[in-house]
Amino acid sequence: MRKPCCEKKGTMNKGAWTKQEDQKLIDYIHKHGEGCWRSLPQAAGLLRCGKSCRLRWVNYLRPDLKRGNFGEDEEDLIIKLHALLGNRWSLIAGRLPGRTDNEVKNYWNTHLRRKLMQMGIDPNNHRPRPAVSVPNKSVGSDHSSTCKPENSQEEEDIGSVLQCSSKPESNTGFLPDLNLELTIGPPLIEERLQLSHIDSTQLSFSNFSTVIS
DNA sequence: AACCGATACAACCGCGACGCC
DNA sequence: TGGCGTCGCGGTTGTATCGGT
Repeated sequence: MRKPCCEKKGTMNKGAWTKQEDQKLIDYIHKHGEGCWRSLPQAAGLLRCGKSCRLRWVNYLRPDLKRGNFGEDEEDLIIKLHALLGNRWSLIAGRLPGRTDNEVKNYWNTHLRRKLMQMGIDPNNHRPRPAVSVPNKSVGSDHSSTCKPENSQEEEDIGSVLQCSSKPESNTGFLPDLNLELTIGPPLIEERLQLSHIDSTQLSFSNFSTVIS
């Protein structure tokens, strides 16, 4: 049996954060910095579990968050990275300055999945879908087959994922060799600029958009 | 104006990874 | 080296808002 993440579950606040709670969290982190989430709530005078505090900060309160609509270049990037990495949202988000994994994940599930499906592309493996298929009503429910998992070798590194994406039989030539030179690390503006230099004629979401429109 | 389904997004939950003792 | 605690991730749920009837 696993312990609940918070001992005093009954006394903990849940649900939407109030402005006062936000302010307490912001003030505390400004003073003491991030980290030690477990003890933070008590120290900051919050009736929340550390996990909840971390999530609130990371996904909503952090000052470097971009927020607002995703640009076309960001959409392109997410699609490309998802084709390579599957549902590794934190890795994908790491390539999008100012975006969080939760935000990217939500955006994918609500916008991009649907767009790809409308284009006749299977969002799970980024391959063209069989001509006629009953529209999958359950958006978000079919996460069974991303590029990564199925036949995995769980601990694929990014290099092998890259290989996976460039294997002709794994993509029926739909995705070109992207050679994104992915590495794990903090997002760098320069890197992102490099990524944006990928020949957009090879795999451009906006191109697809114009095709179907 | 009221209802209802669809959509978007914030927040929660469970689990694995990792570090420390 | 095994146990324990904490952190971070991905999947899922809850709810507010929007648009159509």
